[in-house]
Amino acid sequence: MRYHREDVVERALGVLDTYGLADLTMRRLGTELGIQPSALYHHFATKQLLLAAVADEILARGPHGPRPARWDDRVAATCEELRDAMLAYRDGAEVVATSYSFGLGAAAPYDDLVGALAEGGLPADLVPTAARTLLHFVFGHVSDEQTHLQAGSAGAIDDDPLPASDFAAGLGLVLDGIRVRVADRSGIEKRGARPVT
Amino acid sequence: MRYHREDVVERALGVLDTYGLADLTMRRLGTELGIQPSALYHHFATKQLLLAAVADEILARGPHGPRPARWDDRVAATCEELRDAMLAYRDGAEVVATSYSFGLGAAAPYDDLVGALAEGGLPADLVPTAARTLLHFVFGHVSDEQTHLQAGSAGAIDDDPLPASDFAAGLGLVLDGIRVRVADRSGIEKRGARPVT
DNA sequence: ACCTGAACACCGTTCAAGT
DNA sequence: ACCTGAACACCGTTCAAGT
Repeated sequence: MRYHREDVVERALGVLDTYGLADLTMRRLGTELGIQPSALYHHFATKQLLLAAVADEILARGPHGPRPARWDDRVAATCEELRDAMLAYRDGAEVVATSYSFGLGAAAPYDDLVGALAEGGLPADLVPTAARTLLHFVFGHVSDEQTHLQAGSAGAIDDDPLPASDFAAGLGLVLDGIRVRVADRSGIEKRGARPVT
Repeated sequence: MRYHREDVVERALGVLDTYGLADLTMRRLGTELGIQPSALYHHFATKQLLLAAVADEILARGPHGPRPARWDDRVAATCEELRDAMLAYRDGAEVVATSYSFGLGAAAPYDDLVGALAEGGLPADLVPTAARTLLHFVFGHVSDEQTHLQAGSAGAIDDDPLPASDFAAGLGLVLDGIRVRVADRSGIEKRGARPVT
């Protein structure tokens, strides 16, 4: 059999979801496809680039609802869709976060956030900082969730419904910190806030 | 030569800082100490536990200034000291963040944050969420910083003074989100804030 | 208590060669 | 364009045995 780039990514996604990131090796993937591991290097120059393609595919397959009108609803929607996309695959958060940290992925969510924050009226010099802070929160939170999820799934019985996922609560925290800095007519006033340092 | 646990950690810290996390292997560390890699398993049951001990040591060697009186200054101080501790060793953020994600490290900063936030009057159900959100921010931010730092250090000339480290700005964002939820007499009032979702 | 020596079961990547 | 076969230079971990 002869494969294309997308076949390899598809199968990699299957191995990831079934066996986890630790077992997603070039050799294992080669075996799964019935080809030599060296053949994979025809499609991807390095494993890191293969994983970046897998991360992109995870994001592409995630939900993409309509963009809400309010800037802060749009920020929340982007973060929630990013979370849902990563939760759909085992170790999805780690794959996407790693790809992002190498500057190879998650450009779309970042750009979405930057756009929404700028439109919201956040001071321009804070926009990239706020966007990255949101991404750090989402990656960190969902990685934790996924780690504890699989740790829990070993112990059979407790299908614990998650500590009522405090994702929304944490996101609300960061979002309110951003709202404090936005001069809008809809609500929060900045009064006694004093900068750290 | 015969070594103790702490000698191994000390040398591991040296290898980490000089060659980076990717080169901190059990075999490499054994060679560096002049012993067989298998001898390391007398001191640590797994590599993961060795790295947890390294993470603990990185945190223990970090700065520990006096605890400020105000709860929010204490939160900021904990985050800044955590950052400084991790920046002091190459790949320090990744080592500490990984150890934390396995539930093996960073308990002290977490407890500090929980203490300060509770004293500040943050609603009890938000305290763990806020503490974890702060840690996610710090780990994510400093990991980014360190990655781009070593990426930059390859290109010799530009000792770029960092994009004026927006750590304080990001921390201020999250902290203000927390302040919004604290009923204190010193400043911010919650008015139009509406929860996400 | 701390270490050796040898083995087991793996890795990512390169490269000449095949179709 | 896509793949084979073989090699290179590694991994973490186990275990019987030594001092």
